[in-house]
Amino acid sequence: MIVKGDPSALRTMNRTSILRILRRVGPISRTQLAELTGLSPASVSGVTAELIAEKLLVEQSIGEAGSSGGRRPIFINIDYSAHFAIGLKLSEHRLEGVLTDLSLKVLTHITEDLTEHEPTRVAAQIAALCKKLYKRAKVSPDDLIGVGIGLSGVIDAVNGIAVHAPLLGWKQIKIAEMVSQKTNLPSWIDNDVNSFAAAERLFGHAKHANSFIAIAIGRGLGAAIICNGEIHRGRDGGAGEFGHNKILLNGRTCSCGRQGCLEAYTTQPALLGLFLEQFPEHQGISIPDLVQLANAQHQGAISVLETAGALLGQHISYLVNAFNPELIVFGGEGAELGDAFFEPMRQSLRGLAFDGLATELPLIVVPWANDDFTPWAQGAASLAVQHAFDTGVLLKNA
Amino acid sequence: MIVKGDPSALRTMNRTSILRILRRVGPISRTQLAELTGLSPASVSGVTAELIAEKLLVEQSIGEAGSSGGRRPIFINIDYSAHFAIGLKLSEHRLEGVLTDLSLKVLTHITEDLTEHEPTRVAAQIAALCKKLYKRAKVSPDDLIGVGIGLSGVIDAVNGIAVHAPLLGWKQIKIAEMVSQKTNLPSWIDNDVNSFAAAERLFGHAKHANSFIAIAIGRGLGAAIICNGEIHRGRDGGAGEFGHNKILLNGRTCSCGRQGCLEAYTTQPALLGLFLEQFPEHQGISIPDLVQLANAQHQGAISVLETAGALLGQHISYLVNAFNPELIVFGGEGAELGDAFFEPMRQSLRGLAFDGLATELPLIVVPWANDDFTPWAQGAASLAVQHAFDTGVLLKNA
DNA sequence: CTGAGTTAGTTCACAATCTAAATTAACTAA
DNA sequence: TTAGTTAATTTAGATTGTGAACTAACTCAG
Repeated sequence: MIVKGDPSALRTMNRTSILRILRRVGPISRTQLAELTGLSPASVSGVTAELIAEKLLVEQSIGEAGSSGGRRPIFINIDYSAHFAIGLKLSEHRLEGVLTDLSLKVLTHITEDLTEHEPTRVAAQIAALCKKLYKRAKVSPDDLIGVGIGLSGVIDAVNGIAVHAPLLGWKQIKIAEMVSQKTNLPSWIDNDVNSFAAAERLFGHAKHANSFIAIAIGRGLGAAIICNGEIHRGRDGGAGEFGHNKILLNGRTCSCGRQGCLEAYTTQPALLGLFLEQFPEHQGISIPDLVQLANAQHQGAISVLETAGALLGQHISYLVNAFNPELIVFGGEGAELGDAFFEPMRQSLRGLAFDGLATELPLIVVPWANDDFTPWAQGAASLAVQHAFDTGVLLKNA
Repeated sequence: MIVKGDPSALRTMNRTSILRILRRVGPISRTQLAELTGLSPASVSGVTAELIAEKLLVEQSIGEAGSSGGRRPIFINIDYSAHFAIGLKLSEHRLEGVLTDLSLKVLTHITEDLTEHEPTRVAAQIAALCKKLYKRAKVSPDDLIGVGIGLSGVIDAVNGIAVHAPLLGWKQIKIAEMVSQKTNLPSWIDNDVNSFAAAERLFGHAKHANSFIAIAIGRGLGAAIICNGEIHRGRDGGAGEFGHNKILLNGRTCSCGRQGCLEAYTTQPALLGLFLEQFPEHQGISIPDLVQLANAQHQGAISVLETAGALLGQHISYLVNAFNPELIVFGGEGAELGDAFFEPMRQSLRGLAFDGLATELPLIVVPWANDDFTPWAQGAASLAVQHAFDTGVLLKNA
């Protein structure tokens, strides 16, 4: 909610408005932009001239003519390849980095071991990795718009603080600032789910949605709730934690330490555990194995996946009743659970949700390879890209 | 999300910004306003002069001096008593109307029977009631900012359409437009929960909250989800329908026709039904009777209220995990269920919600007399008042 | 009771931005 | 080649916000 305004605030609003439209409906002419934004052609000319000078936009003289009997329009598009972003996924023992252009296309990626967790050391390693990335991609640091960092835990994204990241043993670490200083680039951090949601919002399945839910199923289970184009974080940044809905008073122990959380019944480790309780002879089974068993009609495997899928569907139906989103996107390693899991989930959700709230609701599972951290890093890059599109400003030299 | 802007859009933003601050932090000086809004003193002078001319603000020469050694500030306040709003609660057989000032103080109220449901007749009766209200209150129609109408059902508040109001047998009725024409006043409609939420947001317990949940317990059970100061309506206007979370596949029949909805276990008719199933000898019991029995240690009554309260608490914990609101306000006739119901609800909620999300969460039950429709009508009035404060514009002569 | 010091609020010249209308540009087709 | 059409820019005018100077109103010390 913008509250204050001097005339330049108007410019910012109109810049972002034009960027948003271009991002959504591809290359269009200035005249069309004027119609879609409600601005006058004169203003559109002014704003686009500015953005072209900043290399955020380009003219595309694609002669795919409008032979309508008048001057041909000059198509304007976002210049996705004039600037670049770095995205990093921090996990317990690994540091995955990607360099992308503004369309989030991955140009380079590098994976390193993360051997130390001491914040300044990590920041230093990150800075070094950033340098490697742009050297290898032959990109000038001047053309980098910033660094996005994704990590699990409680994150204060607004202030760039890792409030509580148990896998790294971090509490109240101002990691964004530290990285900014070492890299001389603006930096943003957020948790996995929100990074994933940011990428889906910019160029993914939620590109045209104003309000949607992104659900990440991996080690944990969490949601990002996007309300009017903005992530709703809640009072303590705790919004979206439906994975910790308590479904049984003295149920299975969850990663959070409590008992009976939904997460303890629906994530991959949970599924393996539940299956092994019934079929201890399959000790050492992996998720792909389990899925394969189910596909081979192993009733035990089918039942485990079905039960968990239906349970997840039930709780998503509660989310749907509460939010009535335009769509739901699923991501994370859990995507590899496939239809044996997601079909029961869909059926349960559609059967339980109120009235028509779920009948037309798109439920999209984004493909994800097991143990592939690249999409997470790409999501992290979108934190930086998102900032550029949402503010219309490139913060060169943090 | 404001997307377009000519310079006058700036003015609008700054007007609403000033109005919002004044509504929240009472009478303050122009200088303080400048600090709080971030505007220059010059601009504040300009905007306030405009708003004073429109009688939305007044100077209050309350000499409660700032003897700080300089010129005394002139306090500015919203002129709550220069304009008035009408609020109407439409129920099956009753039409309750109130006339309030901008602080939602009820100056006059009139109740009438509603004998016909044909939309034009209803609109005519509404128009007549409006006239009675402002005549009796000795208010000039020129000083009325509009009419708010609250009714149960699926409402398209943006376009003023009663999409589906089963109690009145309405489908796709453009009631706001009809009332506007007959009364020559701008009109707004919304459902009960959203009207209640609007009132709480403006001057109630949620006055200082940006994101909160309002829950109305009456005949039905519904929530309004306020995200960043705005009601989140969802794709089909179905957001907040957590009362229809399905808790049992073949459970009790709900007013919506489905089975096993939460609403069928937690609203007043449901509680009476559940109690009578166990104690048929109490045929004809009312809610106050039931509460009294519980207070007199009748174990059956206690158990019914406790069970329902705990169940509601469980589902509110799901809402809390998903939204992490700043507070929750409860309203509606259900408020009379008292602590026998709300204490188990609170305990259940606090016990089940994730981590600290509910420990510090204010849970406020707004007092409500059984069968008192005045608060609903007052809430409806807030739909009109809300518009004035949110846009900073009074639409005289619809 | 007077004048220095202080705080509140207004005035005014200037800059940023938008719009409408006129103008230029580029194209089609008779 | 010229009239007609659509796209984009230029220009003049209007609105708004800001900073700096100014006026207003008050306190208090001497």
